[in-house]
Amino acid sequence: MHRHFGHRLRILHWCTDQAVTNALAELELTSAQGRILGYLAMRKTAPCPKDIEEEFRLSHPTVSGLLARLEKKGFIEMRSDREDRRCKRIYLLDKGKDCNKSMYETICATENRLVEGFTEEEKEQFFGYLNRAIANMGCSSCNPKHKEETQA
Amino acid sequence: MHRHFGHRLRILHWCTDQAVTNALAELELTSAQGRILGYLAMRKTAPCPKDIEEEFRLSHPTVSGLLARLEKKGFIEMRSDREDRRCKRIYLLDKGKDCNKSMYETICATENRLVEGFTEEEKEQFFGYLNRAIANMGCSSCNPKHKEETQA
DNA sequence: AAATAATAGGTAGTATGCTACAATGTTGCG
DNA sequence: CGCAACATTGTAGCATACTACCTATTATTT
Repeated sequence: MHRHFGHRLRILHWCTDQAVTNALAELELTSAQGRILGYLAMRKTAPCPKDIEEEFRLSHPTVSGLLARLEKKGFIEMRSDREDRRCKRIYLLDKGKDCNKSMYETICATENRLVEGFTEEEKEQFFGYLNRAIANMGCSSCNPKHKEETQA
Repeated sequence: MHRHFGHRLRILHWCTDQAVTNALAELELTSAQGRILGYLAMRKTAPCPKDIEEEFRLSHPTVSGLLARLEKKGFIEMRSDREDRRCKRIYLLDKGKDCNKSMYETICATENRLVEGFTEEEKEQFFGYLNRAIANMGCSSCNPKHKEETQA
């Protein structure tokens, strides 16, 4: 029997993304930009675009564009690494740091809303099903390859 | 505790979309175009772009673009309605009809792969969780407003 | 040391999504 | 009838995603 998991997934993904988009609008950030900023705040050392590509499984032109827009708006700054001039280091500026607290709250609020009314056991199951489905899709590039060094 | 449902959702959505995209590549169709074509095949009468907007919860410029590309590639044809010249009727051409059987199989195969190894009960639960989460996000525009007339 | 591989980014072009505004056709009301 | 409101579609401009191809730098191999 047909249950249209794909369709429901597309809808749910869209809903959660919209919720974050709306919540971050006042910070002049999109959801994708917010995720990057959150990652930068976690890092102990300034990452390069390549790290972001791997963390979020995005192509490098996509990351380029996101970083360019973040830099233009003054959230970050990019400078070439002196040791390896192929790499650009990404530095979070004060404006970017300031966003993180309210962003973090926004993300948590959205996560909580998503599974509102779920018991702990149901949350566990739901998360497990999502991971099993991801594994089923056998999309190697979707599974984290390595844990990055992070703060806290 | 943090379980990053949003992140897992984004990944799973991306994986399933990629699977469909890859499978439809040989038909010269993208996943979004394939969904439109599938919908057209279901319809008894030729719909207008507005119907597609509502079915897939897409903005009208997005639908415009999709239809323009489908028409350019000869899958569909659009003609103004004589009764109401604001509306354009969308007609599935032979090239479009031919795609539907293999497309349908592709979609089914992807759906089955997603929940491979799930028992019937687990599938039921997973689907239920997805729907509860969608309802939680309270995104009215995400919930179908009406059932369209369809064939079969 | 020089040629070759691999790695990191940049650029061009396309697809899919959005909002905002404009144009056009239909309907309904005074 | 004529004008205002509504409905449908078009256009412009943007963000995010991709692939494919190019450039620059580093690492490896001969």
